[in-house]
Amino acid sequence: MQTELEIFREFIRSKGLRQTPEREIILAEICRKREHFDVDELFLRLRGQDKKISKASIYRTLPLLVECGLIREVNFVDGHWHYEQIYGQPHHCHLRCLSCGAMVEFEEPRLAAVEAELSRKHGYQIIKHVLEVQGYCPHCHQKSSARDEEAKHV
Amino acid sequence: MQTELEIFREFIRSKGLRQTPEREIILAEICRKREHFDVDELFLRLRGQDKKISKASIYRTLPLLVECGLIREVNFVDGHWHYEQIYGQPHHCHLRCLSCGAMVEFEEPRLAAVEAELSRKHGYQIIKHVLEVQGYCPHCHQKSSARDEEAKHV
DNA sequence: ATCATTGCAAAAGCTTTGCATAAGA
DNA sequence: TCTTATGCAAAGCTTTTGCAATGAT
Repeated sequence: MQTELEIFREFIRSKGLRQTPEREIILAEICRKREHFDVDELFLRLRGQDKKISKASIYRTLPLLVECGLIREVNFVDGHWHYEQIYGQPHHCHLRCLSCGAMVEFEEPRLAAVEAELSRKHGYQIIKHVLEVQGYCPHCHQKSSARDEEAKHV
Repeated sequence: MQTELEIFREFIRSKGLRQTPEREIILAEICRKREHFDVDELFLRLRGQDKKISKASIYRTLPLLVECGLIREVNFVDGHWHYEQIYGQPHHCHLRCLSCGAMVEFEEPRLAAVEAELSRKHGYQIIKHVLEVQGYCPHCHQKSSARDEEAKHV
């Protein structure tokens, strides 16, 4: 299997773009910690390593990484996009805590059937799906139950 | 079944807020055309009827309508949120064309099972899910195929 | 009479963009 | 050498907010 860097270089070349240290440092940082991230976090992580890469470059690079399938937009929460590295990972969905933002990843094979049916029924060429289940994680749920209990006795 | 207006008034009263014409005009317009909308569209629709309601009031009212379950955020596309009226409608998911934005609504009963499993497995209190399948509608798919075909012969 | 709500304009926050400089190819 | 990419700062957009005036209770 090709490495992310190989994929990215091939993509950059194929589009007639240029291989730059900034682009590769951004990709390397995303791959180093295979976690969800947003632009600001990524910027601060790079800056913390004395890699002075501007936010403008990050904003210009992320769409390239999305286009070549190395990362994807996960969701738009708190006024900005969150991304995740996806290359080499099985496709997964998210379970998000509406209170603390904790995310559980899970696979859901039944969605392949859903896609196939939609394609047949509506004539769409299906590209992908995004499923996010939302609720309260055990920790936050407990906290809010405790709060409710307290409210009763006021 | 209660009307949307009744639900809203009850909600407003229960929170100690005030029943204002602006809030009710916004709700009425959303219910009049039971379609997807965004803030700007709604603002222009109201303005077209000589109902001069400020965007600030719209931005302040929508979260109330979400909170009392009359509307919901559908997705964040083109830099802003899209909403839809949901009260009295069966829960549904969306199939969106990545090119023209066309939306097909569909019901997917299998997701109830997915929610139940997640709740059991991870201890989350599940509130809701958002599933969006993305692809190209027959019309846009055809156009892009034609374009590709053309490119071959250049 | 209170105090929440409105409209306006300003501010805030994320993202994009123009431009001069730097640097791949 | 030619052209793309970078960094900075400014601009663009959507959304939020402060404030004086208005209006609901």
